[in-house]
Amino acid sequence: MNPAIPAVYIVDDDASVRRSLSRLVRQSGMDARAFASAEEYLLSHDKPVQQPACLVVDLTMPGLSGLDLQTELARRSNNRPVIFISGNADIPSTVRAMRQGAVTFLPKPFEPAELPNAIAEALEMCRKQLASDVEMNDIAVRVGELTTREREVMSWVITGALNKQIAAELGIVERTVKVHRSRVMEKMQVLSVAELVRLCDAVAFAPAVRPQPRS
Amino acid sequence: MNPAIPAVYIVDDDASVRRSLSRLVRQSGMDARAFASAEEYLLSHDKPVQQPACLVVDLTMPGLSGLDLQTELARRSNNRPVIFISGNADIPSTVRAMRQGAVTFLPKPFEPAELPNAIAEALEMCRKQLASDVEMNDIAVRVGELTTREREVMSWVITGALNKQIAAELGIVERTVKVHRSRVMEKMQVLSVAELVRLCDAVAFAPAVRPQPRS
DNA sequence: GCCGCTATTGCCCTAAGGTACAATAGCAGA
DNA sequence: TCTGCTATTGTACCTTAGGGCAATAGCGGC
Repeated sequence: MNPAIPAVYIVDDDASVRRSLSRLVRQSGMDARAFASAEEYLLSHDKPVQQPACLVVDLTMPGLSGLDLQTELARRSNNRPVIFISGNADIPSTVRAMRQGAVTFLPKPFEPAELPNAIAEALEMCRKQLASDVEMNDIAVRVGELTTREREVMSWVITGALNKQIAAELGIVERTVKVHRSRVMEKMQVLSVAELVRLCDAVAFAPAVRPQPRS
Repeated sequence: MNPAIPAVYIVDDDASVRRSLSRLVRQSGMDARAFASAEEYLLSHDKPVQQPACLVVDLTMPGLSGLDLQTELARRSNNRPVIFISGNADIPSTVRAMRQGAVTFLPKPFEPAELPNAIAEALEMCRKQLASDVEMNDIAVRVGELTTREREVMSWVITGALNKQIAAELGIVERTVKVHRSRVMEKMQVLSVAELVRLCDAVAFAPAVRPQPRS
């Protein structure tokens, strides 16, 4: 599987639908992989992959429904964009799917161009998400390299606290704060507090012991 | 109109629906205001109000439809949460409404509790949005008080640039940068670069002349 | 022409950030 | 017990940030 080529996962209990959708997808130059049930898909995609991909899922299937699949994916933080298709959908199902983040919901039969359009949009979303995930992960790794004390100091630094204040908070001397602070900047690979603030905010860095505002 | 009491704007061309929904809303202790058409609503609500509120809109109406109203509200940045109701909705309309940010879409007839639940959710969203808006506006006002030069300096400061570097970029002396910088901190009402970065990021502050990264 | 706002700069001093070199100490694992 | 990691502190020195005081200069409006 070429990671540069996007993949479209088709989940539908109807074999003829799987065949026709697969064909349609492949004609657009993308990887198509079909699954006969939500369970089948979940089994073969337990962990997130680093490839732009999306799902085209039938709403009504024996066993886990399309909505169940979507819920399960969200629970696993395995958030790929989902496109729903269905021949007998109702409004509540559509609402639930969309509220849970579905890209769109295509009632069958749909216009021939609609699915490719939806897929293109979904893949674009996925690409952005992947890029963002990589970045977040990168930052999280750096945070993981910090010692407890360093994380503690960092949490104060990003509030704009002075070394003197941090020292008082932690009950240590200013010199020691400087050492930790220096290591933080080094490990986080930033040259300024401004960059550090952005990295921490991006990953919603929250210290185990949150700094208390002065009373 | 007590600004502490949330308002629910009902837009429906059917007078009996307006009456019954208004009654339902008032029973929950909220302000209800009914409009017979999207146009009527738009005329009386040209500008955003500082009161938690949401709309309950019929999808199909003569003149502007519910979707048109939603689009128009978005265009005017008058984003109140919208709840759609409809007796004859189709999937595409539902999808479009949800994609445009509708809270939910209730097909008629719906369970008696569904609308109040949806309204409660919408109002909660609106409250958060209002709080956020106030904050954003507050920051924007402060940015508006800055002179052109000060904004320019600020845009460099939040990248973590040193005064020396900023001076070189602007072709002025470091002492002058310090003066501008000091005014920026004062006018933006912050005590540290960390806070400044957060404020600027919150309002997506982008300078007219964006600082170019060193080549 | 005077006034107010903005931008600019110089000199001087204090405080804060950051680094180099050096040293002590607890703690867990080889 | 020795080793490596983490945390801690001290001394000295250099760089930055920031403020006080003073002055020059352009520009638009009264």
